[in-house]
Amino acid sequence: MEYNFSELEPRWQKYWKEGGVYHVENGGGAKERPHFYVLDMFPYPSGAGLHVGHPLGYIASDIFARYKRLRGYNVLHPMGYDAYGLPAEQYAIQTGQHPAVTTEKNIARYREQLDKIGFSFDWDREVRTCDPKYYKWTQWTFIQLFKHYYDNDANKALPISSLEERFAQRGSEGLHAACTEEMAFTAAEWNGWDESQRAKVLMNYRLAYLADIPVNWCAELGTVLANDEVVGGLSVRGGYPVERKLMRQWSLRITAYAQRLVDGLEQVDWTDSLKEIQRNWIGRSEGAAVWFPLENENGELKNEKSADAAFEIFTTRPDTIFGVTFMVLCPEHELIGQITTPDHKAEVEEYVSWAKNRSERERQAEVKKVSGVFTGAYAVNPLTEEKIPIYVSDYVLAGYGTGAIMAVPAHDSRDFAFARHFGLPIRQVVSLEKDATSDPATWTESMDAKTGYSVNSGFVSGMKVKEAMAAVIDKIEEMGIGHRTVNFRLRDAIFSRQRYWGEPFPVYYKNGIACTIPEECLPLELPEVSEFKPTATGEPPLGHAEKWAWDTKTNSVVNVSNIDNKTVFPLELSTMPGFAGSSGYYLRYMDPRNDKEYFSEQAVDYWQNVDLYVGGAEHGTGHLIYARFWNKFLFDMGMAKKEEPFQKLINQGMIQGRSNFVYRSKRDNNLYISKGLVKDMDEVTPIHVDINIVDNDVLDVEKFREWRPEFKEARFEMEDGKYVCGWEVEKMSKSMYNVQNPDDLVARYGADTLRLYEMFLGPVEQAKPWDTNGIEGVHRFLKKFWKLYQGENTEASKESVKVLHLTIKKITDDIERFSFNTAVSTFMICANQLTDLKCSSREVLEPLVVLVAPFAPHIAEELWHQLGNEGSVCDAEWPKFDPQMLVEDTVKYPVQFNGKMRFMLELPADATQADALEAVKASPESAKWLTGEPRKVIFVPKKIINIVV
RNA sequence: GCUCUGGUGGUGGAAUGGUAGACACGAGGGACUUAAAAUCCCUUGCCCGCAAGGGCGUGUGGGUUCAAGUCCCACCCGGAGUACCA
Repeated sequence: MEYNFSELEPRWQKYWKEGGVYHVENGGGAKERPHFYVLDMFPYPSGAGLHVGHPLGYIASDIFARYKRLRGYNVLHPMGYDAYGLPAEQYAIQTGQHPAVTTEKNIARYREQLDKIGFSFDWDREVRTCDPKYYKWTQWTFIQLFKHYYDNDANKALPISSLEERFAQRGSEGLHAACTEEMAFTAAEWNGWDESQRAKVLMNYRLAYLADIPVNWCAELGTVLANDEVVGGLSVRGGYPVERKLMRQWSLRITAYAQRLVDGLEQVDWTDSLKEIQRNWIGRSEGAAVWFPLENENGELKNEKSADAAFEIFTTRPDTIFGVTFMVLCPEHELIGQITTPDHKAEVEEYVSWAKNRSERERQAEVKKVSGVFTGAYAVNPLTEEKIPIYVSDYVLAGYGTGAIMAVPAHDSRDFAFARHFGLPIRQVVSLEKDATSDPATWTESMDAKTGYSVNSGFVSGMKVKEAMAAVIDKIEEMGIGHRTVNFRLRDAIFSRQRYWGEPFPVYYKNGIACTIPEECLPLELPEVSEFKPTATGEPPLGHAEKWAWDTKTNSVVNVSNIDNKTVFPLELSTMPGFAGSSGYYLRYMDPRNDKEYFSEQAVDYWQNVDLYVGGAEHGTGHLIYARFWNKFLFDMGMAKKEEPFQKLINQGMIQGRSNFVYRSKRDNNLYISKGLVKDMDEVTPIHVDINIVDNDVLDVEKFREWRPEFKEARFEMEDGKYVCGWEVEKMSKSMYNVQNPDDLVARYGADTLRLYEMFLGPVEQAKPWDTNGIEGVHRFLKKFWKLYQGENTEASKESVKVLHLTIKKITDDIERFSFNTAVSTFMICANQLTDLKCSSREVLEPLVVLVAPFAPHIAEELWHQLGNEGSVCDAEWPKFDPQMLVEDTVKYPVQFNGKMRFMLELPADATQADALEAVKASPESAKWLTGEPRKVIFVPKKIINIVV
């Protein structure tokens, strides 16, 4: 029988589907099996369909899921769709086609493509973020976030109702909670306030809150964007300019969890680089908050710690406080109006308005340009009592720390540039060597490193930098003018989007107060709209919806015409961002059809969290942060059982495109020169050519002539009768004609070949260009593998049993360390050796089928049945490795795969190679397993000997 | 700039500190065939040599070690993340 993949693959796919082979239950079944949860980052179903880069991670996780199952685990391996998103909406604006229709169509296409590759997903658990049954729980979680605040003493989220009780009894006294701004009020004040005033105060503490905040506004997309959706002042999607704008927006107080998000990284099994990406993004820095008193009109100190007498700065270098020669406020700083002296007023106001109107992009592009202005006011260094000028400059950011800094030009490069520009003094206070100083006037750059010793620094002079830091903070704390503190770079996540195609907020506005709709009324379904564009008045698309008001009497959605502000109120017009639906989907997979709860206690108790998560590192500062935050919140609520959602994480590398080029002669427009014949690249024009008409870099010239009209008359200068194309690694994209569609490869070689080849290409984690050149090799292997099984059952030779056991060992090791490319190689070696040995023994071949099953499930299933087995190979047992089988006369020695053995012998220090060989042969140990001469003995002085047998 | 990665044949890539280049592609040669496809066998890091054999080789320069692609230090080059975060 021939290996007929196109016949057998669909047949087994049908068998798996109809037999529910991949259906998973929450529980170990009759005998209690261990559980394992393997998850892929679910895809956004784009109109372009899958290209070969997408399935890479899915194949890797599928191999692992199948492997775990064969090892006796109950494996949860679900798949779904991140179905809300901009492209479907943009398409809707252009064509009027409802995004739900587009999305549905794209999902069907994705599903069809995925099914052809033979994944072991349990499709009964599929989720879609745009499904009301699903987003009900996204909305529900939002309501919980709204109804909780973060208590820094309890170090967890607590119900907002307990905060209300607390305020009624004690006011804000003693409260340590995450908030937008610090507030101080008494119980009496609280009790005297009306509903609207209390609502305002509570909003200051809620984990989902509404506030006027500077946002990234993208006019082109007509929406605000989160920080991770903006790169270099441009939107990630579309690359449109983004400006800073103050808007009333929903935000998630993710900063409350900043410390726990940092700490949690210690517990998870992720790559160092991804952990580092997250640490950088969270940006924890330790330092000190210090109050600098202001000098008043009479030149006297206002030596008290209040907002009009002093201002607070944050520094990570308290040790350099003796080197402060000026202060800088950000242009948004509230103190500016108050302290600026009359003679500087005009200048300062002009600067501030210039700085505020500068677009984010301009600001970022001109980072190196120094700008700023003197306020005429002075602060006082609390340790030296020196008078220090106060400047305003936009190199100080409003959003970080307190928006004010102490400038130490000698030891901070930005302060250095500023001081040089304005001719301000530079004073050295840190030196690499004790007591040695140089003249800062001669420096070309500041000395920023946190090493060396303090100099010119009063009581800390002579101390090491680290000691000086501690000593200065101690002193400041003792003086009551500052304290040790930690700052984070992480900002709260802006949660509103002025879009249509997203989860509606379960929020209505009762006379301006944001209220959530009752939980039992969820989901609040996305309404129909006449248009997907913003309204004429600039409202988000939901402003077009007729039926978009909340009736508190009937608890239902009614027409906006009924709004009376007594019982019927307007609903929120923004929708939630893309990361809302993807932040908790892994929990929903545990119990996806539950309409009473997000997921049942029983389900989460069983699965706990994701054991293995596979996906791209590009989500490092987005989804992976938000999901961890979401999970920690649910953990605080007692719902999630593990604080970290994803125990182990593998980042599959990006698959880049490999473009092919033809070289058109500049002298003759119809002449194309084969790569090897091009002598001077300046004489030809490289032109992208569709990789689908190129095979192993050889152009199909006939197809090329037909490809596009301008190539119809093409003539070729061939080498050895072939036209060889050039190639380059680029992004995979339509415009480069280098997109490889997996369906074509499945049709040509079969799913098993595609699966093996994607793994064979290189380590899963590594970025690599797609290149079909080697696919024949793995296809040949499958044919050879197939052939092995076509003979009659015979008795197994010792040699073939040895090959089997070496293979079991190596494959098991390779899978455990996610080295799937070497695993595929191992199979090839194994098949070659068994072919040479003419092995056709069932004893060897049957376990081998099980080893191959995770990688090439279709062929494995077919051969499993050819060998006369019942049921699916998915339920077989992983073969046991027996080291005894590797040595003929069973001896316990460490045996390595390539036949290398290593052991130690005592030899004299001056022993030679020949002595070593003699010693090996004479050794009673080796006599048991060494038959004849060893092929090679590698000997080095001391006692280690490698023997190749 | 800072942080993290990586640098091995013509190509993709193998190597718990222990034979560098497994495996595969490509290339060259051969067998089978009227021919082609398919299949199989041999060669294939570089240099010298008919050969046996020898020399050189993992970005560069140092170091640790009996032994370094692997560990340490410095530098060069690529990729990613971040970017006035005090």
